[in-house]
Amino acid sequence: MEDDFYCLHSQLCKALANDKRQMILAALRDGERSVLDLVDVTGIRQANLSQHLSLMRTRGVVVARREGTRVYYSISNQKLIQAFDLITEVMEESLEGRVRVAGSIGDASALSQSGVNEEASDESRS
Amino acid sequence: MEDDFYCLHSQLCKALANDKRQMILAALRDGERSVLDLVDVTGIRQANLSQHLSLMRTRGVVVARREGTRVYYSISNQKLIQAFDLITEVMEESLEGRVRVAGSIGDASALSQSGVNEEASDESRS
DNA sequence: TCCCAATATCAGCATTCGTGAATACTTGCC
DNA sequence: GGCAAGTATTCACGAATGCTGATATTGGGA
Repeated sequence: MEDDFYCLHSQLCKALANDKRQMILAALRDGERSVLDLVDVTGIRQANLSQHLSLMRTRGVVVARREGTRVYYSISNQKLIQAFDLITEVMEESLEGRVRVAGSIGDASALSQSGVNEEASDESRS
Repeated sequence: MEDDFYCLHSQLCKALANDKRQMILAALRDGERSVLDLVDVTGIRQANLSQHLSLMRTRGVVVARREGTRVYYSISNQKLIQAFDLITEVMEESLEGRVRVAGSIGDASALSQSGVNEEASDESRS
């Protein structure tokens, strides 16, 4: 299908694919916050925070509203929070699954010697 | 909150944050496919495809099943498809929004000269 | 055993990303 | 205007990522 679609789609995903930006989004989850707030909550330095916010702003993930000398940021679309939560669920289920697999190896034998399913033990967070 | 959480979360997001991987996931949407299939459908070279699949495998995004000389890949968790679709919706709504904003500028004046809301016209796909 | 098809991995290179430091803008106030 | 607080931008550089070509591994026949 169209090539631009996947590019735009991944651009949006990239805007979420960073631990600090995840922290920021989590901090914005319950409503808007000023940059100063975010510095406090996340512990990220102002300049760096501003860079991440700028990135997410140009990607349409967050929106900004100025009030006096402060700028308040908020998440642009609640569906992003739904997506965030879905990813969280996948993550948790995936972790459970790996523990289970590591405990009872048996029917994975068809793949176990083929280099196809070696990630269960040591690569789980690399 | 916990720091590892956001790291893991972003790891999973990173596994989705790439246009070729998005193509691959879209191709796997309706069921499993062999690597050869995927080469045909996506046009990605075999070596590169294999690397992307390997990455997604170690991140728990896809699972592999060997049958003879072929390996069939499939998406590990249907929630990833839901997340994919949510992102798509956000993307589309965001694009609509920008077109609208670009058409009728007026109440954005509070931010327009502050460098806070400059992305509407030319950065929409950078 | 030798060969072939299918998949995986490696080495090297180019590009992108993340960060801190320094600096520039904006706004409100004196 | 000058100043201070709050926020944004630029630069430089190390680290991570993506791609290609070459090579290795695996499984199934002849």
